[in-house]
Amino acid sequence: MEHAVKPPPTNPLALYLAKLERRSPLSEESREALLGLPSRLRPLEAYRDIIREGDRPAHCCLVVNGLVSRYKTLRNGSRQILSFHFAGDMVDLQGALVVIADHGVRAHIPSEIALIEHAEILELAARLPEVGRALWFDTLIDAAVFREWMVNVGRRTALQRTAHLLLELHYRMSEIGATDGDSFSLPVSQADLSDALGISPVHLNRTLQWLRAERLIRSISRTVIIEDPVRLTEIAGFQPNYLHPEGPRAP
Amino acid sequence: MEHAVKPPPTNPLALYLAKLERRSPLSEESREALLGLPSRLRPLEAYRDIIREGDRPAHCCLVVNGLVSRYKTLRNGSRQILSFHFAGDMVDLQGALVVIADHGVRAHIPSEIALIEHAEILELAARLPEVGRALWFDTLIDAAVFREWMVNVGRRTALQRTAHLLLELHYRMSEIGATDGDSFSLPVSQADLSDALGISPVHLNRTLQWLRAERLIRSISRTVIIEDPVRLTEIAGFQPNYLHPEGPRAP
DNA sequence: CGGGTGCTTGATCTCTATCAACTGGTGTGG
DNA sequence: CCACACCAGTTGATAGAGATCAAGCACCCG
Repeated sequence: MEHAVKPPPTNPLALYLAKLERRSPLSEESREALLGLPSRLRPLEAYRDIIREGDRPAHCCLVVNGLVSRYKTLRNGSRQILSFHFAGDMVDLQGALVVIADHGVRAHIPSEIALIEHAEILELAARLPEVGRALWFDTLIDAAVFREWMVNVGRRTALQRTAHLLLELHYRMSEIGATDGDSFSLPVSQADLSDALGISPVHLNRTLQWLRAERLIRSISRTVIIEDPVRLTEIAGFQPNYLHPEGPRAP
Repeated sequence: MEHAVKPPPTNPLALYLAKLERRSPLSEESREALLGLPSRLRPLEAYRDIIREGDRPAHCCLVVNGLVSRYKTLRNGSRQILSFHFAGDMVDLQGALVVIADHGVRAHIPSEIALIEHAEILELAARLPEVGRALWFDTLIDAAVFREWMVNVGRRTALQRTAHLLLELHYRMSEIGATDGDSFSLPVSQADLSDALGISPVHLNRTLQWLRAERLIRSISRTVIIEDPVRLTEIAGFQPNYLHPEGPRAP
């Protein structure tokens, strides 16, 4: 018999603080200020937009659990997913300064996010330059990932980009301890994945089958297992330097 | 007979200040501090890298005149241009915090850039939160353009993306007064343009010819004239909202 | 004048999109 | 427990966009 164990009511901001401090340590004052940010927990059902293009959101959303993505839609209905975010990621931090959203944000599975008011974040960034730097750096890594994705869709074959995305997600998830060795959960439909890769769902399907046939990956339900990391990395040309694990410049 | 008129030796930082203030005004103190940043003018010959992937640059480069781009190269030699920059653009502002460059920077024509030390910029951002905000916002617009380019290469046809790029460049150049009505100078080879668009040079060539045949654009030497802005905009689905002309959130 | 560079054109081929049908799993309601 | 609907994934056939290869042309500059 199983007990319904509720997770301890930790401060969601602790997740984000941990992410920032994985890159570079913060002073006690900054730490406390970040943890003191008022936040409001909110459940988010799958495929329900939390932000739509054109909105003027008043909050940043910190992913507490689940899987969230940002995307743009064209008039003909086709969609490009711009990024994936999971626990500890601050989605739409840019909204603190950029008033009108130029893309949408939604979850792929039932998720939980913590809402933090832009004004609070801005005030904090202005008061504690150290925090301002950390947030700025966070958005710079965001941009670095965009650049790599641009190379992905612009210059890599379907096979290479699929392999590259899987490796990036595995790498980023391993940073937050969301992987189990070479396997990780990726609860995203092939249709959505193809929107992130800039290919058709059908072609992604064939590409995945090829990867499986070559014993480079396996997947049961929506768990991906990287069977041959070396060869997959070779195919993808994956180098995690763009994620800048070295952290920001020391003050 | 023509006089060789040398431009007055203005402070390069004034170019950047103007760009920032086009978005939102700064206090007198911030203005003076920005103009007081020590900078070193440097000529840059075409196709000579100012930053290469893996470098640890000590300076940001402010474009004074010319045309500069950022790019990534894959092992197979193919290249993706990530952005174009012209007078007043601060290239690699992100380098202030991101230590190791994850992409290269070079000029397409002989250009002039002003070098500003990262440390100086960081110190200023920490001392004057208003400046910190303005710089942060600048990098956020950078990221917004990356996202739009991702949509371009991921989800638009060769025709649409070519039209979109031309319209974006025209729009951005008009902001700095570098356009002459519907025409502007674009001293970029078709090979380089195709690297920005994620298509082959040959296919870009045909696409341009189609645009010319349909009387949507004209081009003499390396000046582009947008003949039919309305229809071109329609084809591209161009909406400049992602450039955020509305500026940052008011303090 | 020669040679480089960049643009243009044609032919061919390959990758990827599109369309359509079928399978298998899951959930729901009778 | 079955019938049904629904959705994600799979498969095949076909079309089209764009890549690649190769050659010719125009212009510039020393």
